[in-house]
Amino acid sequence: MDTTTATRTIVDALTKAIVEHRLHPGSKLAEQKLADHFGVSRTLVRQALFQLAQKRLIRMEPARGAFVATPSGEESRQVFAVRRMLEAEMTREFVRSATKVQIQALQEHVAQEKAAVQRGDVAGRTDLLGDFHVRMAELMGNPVLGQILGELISRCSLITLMYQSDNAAEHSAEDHAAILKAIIAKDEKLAVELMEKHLRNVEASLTLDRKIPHNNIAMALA
Amino acid sequence: MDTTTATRTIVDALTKAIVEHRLHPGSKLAEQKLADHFGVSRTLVRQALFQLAQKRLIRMEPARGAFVATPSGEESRQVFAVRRMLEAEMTREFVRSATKVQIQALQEHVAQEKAAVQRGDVAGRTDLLGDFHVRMAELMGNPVLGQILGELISRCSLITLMYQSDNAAEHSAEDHAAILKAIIAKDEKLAVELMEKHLRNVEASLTLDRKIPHNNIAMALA
DNA sequence: TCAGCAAAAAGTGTATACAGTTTTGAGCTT
DNA sequence: AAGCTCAAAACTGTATACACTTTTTGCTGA
Repeated sequence: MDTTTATRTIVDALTKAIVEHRLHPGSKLAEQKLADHFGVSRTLVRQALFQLAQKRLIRMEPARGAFVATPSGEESRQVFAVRRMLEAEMTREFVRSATKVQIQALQEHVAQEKAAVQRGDVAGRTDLLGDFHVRMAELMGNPVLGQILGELISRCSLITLMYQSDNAAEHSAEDHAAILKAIIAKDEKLAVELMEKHLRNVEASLTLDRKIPHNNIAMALA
Repeated sequence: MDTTTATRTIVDALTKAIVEHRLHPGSKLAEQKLADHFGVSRTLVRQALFQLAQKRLIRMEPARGAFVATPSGEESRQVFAVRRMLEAEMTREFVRSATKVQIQALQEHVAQEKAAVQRGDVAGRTDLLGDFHVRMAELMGNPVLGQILGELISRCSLITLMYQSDNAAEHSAEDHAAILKAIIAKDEKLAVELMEKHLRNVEASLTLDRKIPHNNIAMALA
């Protein structure tokens, strides 16, 4: 396993653990413990932690170590604002340029979402709901966009976890279906509107003003 | 100097050197040489290099080391596409929400640009032209947006350096002035249009299809 | 019982050591 | 003179060592 891959494995595992909330906001990430867990030295763990810090999934405090990030309500609103900017325009472009094959790929994705919702598969559902947006970015053949959006969506997973009040997940799947319908109809204006509204809905379903307590216990990497 | 600061110093110095093209695309960045130059061990240099790799200003090849990035024409177009998406919406928001003070700050910035252009200050001008966009993001009180845009603009500096044919810099300063005028007039539609056109102009002034040779010599950190 | 404090334990930050890989370059062959 | 070979040098990737800081723990005195 080459160098880039070894570190990447750790980054991916930790990202997954955070996004799937097996690691809770505020949890300490001790370097030696992670090193033991992954069977490598602290060196590689540190590299991974620095990368996660740059992606804002963790924060590092000088001489105190790394902790799963606890984005503030303010920051959360900013992340959503950027998503709206990016995804509104992305949707516009998509309606203009999408081929049959690309639309079909999205259709399949939405079908998967529906299936996951109906069979009550919470973990799979959460994954898929975020992936809808990343998928769309990828289908546009713009990896630069895809990566930026992917990172924003990871942050949103963390945010959602911290601030969710009611579970608006089925609602999201419906929103996606509606957006797709507008895309198929080549109704640019409507599709953009629906996407913006969808993102506002998701944000509105959060209680970003509440102070959130968090439990620091977490050794959920097994 | 605490840990975060030491590494950050190196990141900033290298970023500056790349953006100001004292380090050319493709140049090798040898860890020991950088370590000697900054008077630290390879450990800190490595941390810095990983961060720069994540910002796409350098690329790291397994067992071969770090090189100043050489973004392809394709990638360059993608970066510009994302900037257009983000900045179009940003401009729209800005027109809606900007206060007198914020507009004044932009006015001062544009005045500085003009001054730099008129006195032929190439380095200062290049800086300021990029900063116009970052400044606008910052004025909106959205650091999340500011950081993402800042990174995209750094990449654009590198891209511009690689692919510029004619020097369209004065033109950019004029574009900025026109955008500002539309903002002052609260003409949302026009401001957005001008911003998009501006970014398309910058992209169009590049010859993204040409293969670019690059000289590998560079020890311009003094 | 509890606050305060000091010693120990644990943890982070940086440098260095070392194994493995790539690059360089001198000498040999044609 | 140009090209090939292989050993030396240089460099990267990972682990480890060590200084310094934070946290924990256990003891003391009120």
